[in-house]
Amino acid sequence: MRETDFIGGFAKGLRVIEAFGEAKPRLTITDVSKDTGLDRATARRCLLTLAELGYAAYDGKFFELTPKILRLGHAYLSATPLPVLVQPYLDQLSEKVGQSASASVLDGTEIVYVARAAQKRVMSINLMPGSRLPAYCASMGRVLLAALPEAEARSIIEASERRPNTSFTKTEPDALMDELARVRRQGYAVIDQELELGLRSIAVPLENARGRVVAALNIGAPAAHAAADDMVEHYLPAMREVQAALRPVLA
Amino acid sequence: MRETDFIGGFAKGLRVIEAFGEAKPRLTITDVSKDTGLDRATARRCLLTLAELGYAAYDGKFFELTPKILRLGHAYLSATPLPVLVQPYLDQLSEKVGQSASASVLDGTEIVYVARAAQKRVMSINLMPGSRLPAYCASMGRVLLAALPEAEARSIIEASERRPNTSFTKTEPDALMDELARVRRQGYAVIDQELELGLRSIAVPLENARGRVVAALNIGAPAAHAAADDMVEHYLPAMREVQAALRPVLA
DNA sequence: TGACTTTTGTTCAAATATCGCACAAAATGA
DNA sequence: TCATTTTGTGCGATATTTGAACAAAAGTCA
Repeated sequence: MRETDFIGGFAKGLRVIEAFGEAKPRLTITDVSKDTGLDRATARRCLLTLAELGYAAYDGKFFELTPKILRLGHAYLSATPLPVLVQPYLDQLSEKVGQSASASVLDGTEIVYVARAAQKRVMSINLMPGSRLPAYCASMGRVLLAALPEAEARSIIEASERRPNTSFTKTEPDALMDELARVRRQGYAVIDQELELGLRSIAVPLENARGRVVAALNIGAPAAHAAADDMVEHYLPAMREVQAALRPVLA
Repeated sequence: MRETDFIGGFAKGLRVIEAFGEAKPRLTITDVSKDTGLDRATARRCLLTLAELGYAAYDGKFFELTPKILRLGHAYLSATPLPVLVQPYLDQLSEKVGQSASASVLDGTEIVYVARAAQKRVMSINLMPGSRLPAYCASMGRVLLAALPEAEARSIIEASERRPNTSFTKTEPDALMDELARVRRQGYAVIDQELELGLRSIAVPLENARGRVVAALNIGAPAAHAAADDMVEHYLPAMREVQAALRPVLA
């Protein structure tokens, strides 16, 4: 790609949108300038452009995003076959086992939820399509990392900010790589309260007809409901069925 | 705002992202150029920029969005207090009445779901945060339109593509304005299979402490489950409670 | 309070990058 | 194969970015 095939202003604008996140609903020009590293004048122009287009609101001091910004993510969710295809299977699965079922894909060091069928929520975090979790300590993340070449998986793990969420959280790269090897052998991953106390989950890869892993499927359950060892016998068979049913359907 | 405070390249890029939607997962340069009205060279540069940044994938012929694009909408959902505040109330409400509960806001002629607690799905359409429906024929849309000045509501209705989804769908602007007047009087809206056969729903406005309507709350139920008249007595009391509980909490 | 310092927002003209046309090349399809 | 459509590229005209300078607001301390 040539130098002139890149629109700097567009790229900068996208960085400005991403600056709004996690507990930062209202930002001043200077905030955005600092977060993005853009010049204050440029940040201001990006923000005013967003406001002019209705993607942001401006009260003279603070900018905040408007719901119109959801159009951008919606363009993906409604246009991509994966979420639409897996949703009914998640609904059935979730109904059958009485726990929440989700599907996700990998984006950098994080997993992104692309579809979800929730039963009454047990986690403190609220997950929905578009939500993100660090891959290294989520069951679907382990499954997706295990599907990558070793070197790539290790580089993602090392690039992750490995904060111990609970006393169970594994953070050592070598320990995590061993874990991935196990996941690869078994064909599933079980997470026991590494993300949040009281939450266990199990995940399997979703492959397409050509055998490529395109997403992961999981079931999360309160720790009180099933011991770590029971997760496999309770949930894995039903998940295997979904896995098999989706294989010929996925692109 | 001055002319030079607007970044054309950014605005064009956003139009390109929005070109991907509803059954258009894969677009060529020419497709995008036609959909957006942008010059081919410009569309190409926007697409290559998206690809370079990892928001899109390019196989030499087709572009498609990647899950990274969800970061943009997620910036809103996780940064805005509304979805986070209402979610637990939706969960409780949904649990209590055994039907799906949702919250939405208005964006142009459409309502946008910002939070949802789903019970087993009865609708053919799959709704999730970020999903959109035409305001004129959705219960939450009626409530949100009723909260606007009459002239504004009418102009939105007239700007809507009023396709009869079922034989029940009201499409006449005057009939719809009458309906809005009723909704305003009653303080709630009931939709009887105007969006989809077999689906009834009831919505109430969510006001903040200053009395401004900031969102709408609804419950959807299969038509088999409750007659149109029963919707009110079955669901309205519980919805009123949520409405009252949220009033002091919302900004 | 009032003077001083720091932070924040805005403006401007020079330096730089983008836009869109026109043309060439490549792919598609009859 | 030829006609048609689609894609890639060079270039002048046009629009944007930059960074410093200025103005305004907020914070600080005696």
